[in-house]
Amino acid sequence: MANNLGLSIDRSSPVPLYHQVVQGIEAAIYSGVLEPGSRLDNEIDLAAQLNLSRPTMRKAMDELVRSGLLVRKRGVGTQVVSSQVRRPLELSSLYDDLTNNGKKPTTDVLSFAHLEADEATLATLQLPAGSKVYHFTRLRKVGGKPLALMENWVRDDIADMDEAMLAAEGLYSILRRGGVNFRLATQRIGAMTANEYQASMLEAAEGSALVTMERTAVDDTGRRVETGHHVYRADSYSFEMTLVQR
Amino acid sequence: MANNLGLSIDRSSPVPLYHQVVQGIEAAIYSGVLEPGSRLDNEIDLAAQLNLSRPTMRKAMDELVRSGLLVRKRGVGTQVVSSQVRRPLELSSLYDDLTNNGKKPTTDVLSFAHLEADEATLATLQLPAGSKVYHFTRLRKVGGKPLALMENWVRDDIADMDEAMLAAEGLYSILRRGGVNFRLATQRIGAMTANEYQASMLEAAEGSALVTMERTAVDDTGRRVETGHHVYRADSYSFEMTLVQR
DNA sequence: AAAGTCCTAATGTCAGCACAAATAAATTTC
DNA sequence: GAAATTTATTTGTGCTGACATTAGGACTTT
Repeated sequence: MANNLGLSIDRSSPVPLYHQVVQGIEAAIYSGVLEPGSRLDNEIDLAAQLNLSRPTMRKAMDELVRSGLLVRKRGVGTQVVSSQVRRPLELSSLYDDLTNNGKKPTTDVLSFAHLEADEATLATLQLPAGSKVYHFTRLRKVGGKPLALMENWVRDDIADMDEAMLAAEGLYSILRRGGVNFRLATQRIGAMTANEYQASMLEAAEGSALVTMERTAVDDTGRRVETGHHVYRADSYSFEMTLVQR
Repeated sequence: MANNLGLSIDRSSPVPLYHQVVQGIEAAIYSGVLEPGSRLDNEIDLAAQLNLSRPTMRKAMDELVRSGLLVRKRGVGTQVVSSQVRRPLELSSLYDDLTNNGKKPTTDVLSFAHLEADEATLATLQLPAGSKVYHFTRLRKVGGKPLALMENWVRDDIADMDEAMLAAEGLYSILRRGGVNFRLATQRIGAMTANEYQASMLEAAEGSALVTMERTAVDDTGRRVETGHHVYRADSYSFEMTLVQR
């Protein structure tokens, strides 16, 4: 059972010990050192092997269980979960997702305005009457092929932005650079058929299937930063996610 | 700052102390006792007020932060997050979702068979060649109106099932009664347009928009229990979820 | 008055200990 | 030989204690 998963801990590193363990075990799983279904040593032994306390070890394993990589059973032990488990849906933008997968997305900014928010937007972003917001629509392409038509409203007291910035990078990286730390987002995914405008922009047939997403993102101070309404070509995009039972 | 959130701890209860705190604070938030944006007392005081240790209090708050109800800031304090935050997408069945919302769903079992799995199903459920599975299609209605058309494959070594059971209750409650503890599921949500068969079953127009979902569920022993392919009327159903940044 | 420095309060991390509860295997008993 | 009981193992829960890190306000100095 000498489950030597070749990971070492750097106590002088600024990254917390439990997080080093999380990363180490994650790497061991993804690299195949830890095979799906294999049992880990018990918490106490593992902690001793790494010269850590049991609570620290446990905190690391807690995170791995939460993210669905490990499964614990009292009185039995801890196992690596089956396999092929995709990473859960992250709080990131489409642009990030695509670049992370090695794609080269491009963005056409179809419209851009800095104006007073309408009532619905004020309510959604919880802004006082008379507030101004950025409003813009973008068309995202991958390999020259249209993928998504996106309409967004962003509060204007966080980061300055203009058409050129939106054409060059993703909305979320602009906001992050402006100091926004995203905490959570609520989103709704549904479907619709393409109307004439959507069809022409996405170079799809009128009446073809589209995936719709509405999202509102909240930062770590509780501010509602951004809301958007996106549609994707159903033949090119779908949302994949992992749900973990708690 | 006497933040008396009228919650009491029952040390003789079998439910863990930290979980009692989670439930108590959740209730305080949902009932409005804790208003969005309000600051909580610091961890140490809160722990003292409830006669708990700080780690126990912290574990409770950890969960609330993870689920997006609270926001912590080092050196500052802990706040109730803005508001109106929906609960995250749970690992549950459509049937559960509907009944929890006070609806009265009915199920028509369109086909039911206990047969040898085809190759794709064997691979998806990671079963040895020659294994048998249950295969069935169901039509779910709410208030007499068709909502979803569902096709599922279930391994047969867990629970016995027949048409009558499927007509009377949800798949997940049958499986849970059979001793399955679900741990995680991977699912993919997309869109398509209704073909002739789907349109007639769902009483929708041919070519109307449908939300599609494919899901595979894994239990706590790592077994792949169930896989399904569902379509929903887009005008009646969409997936709402909360993403939490980690 | 503006800038920089110090201090305080709060969360973040980590250690060590103790006992409870569930599971599975080994043992005993009938 | 089979069933019931005990025992060992492993995770689950909870406590005490300590120090680090960060944010923000108060204070001092220029």
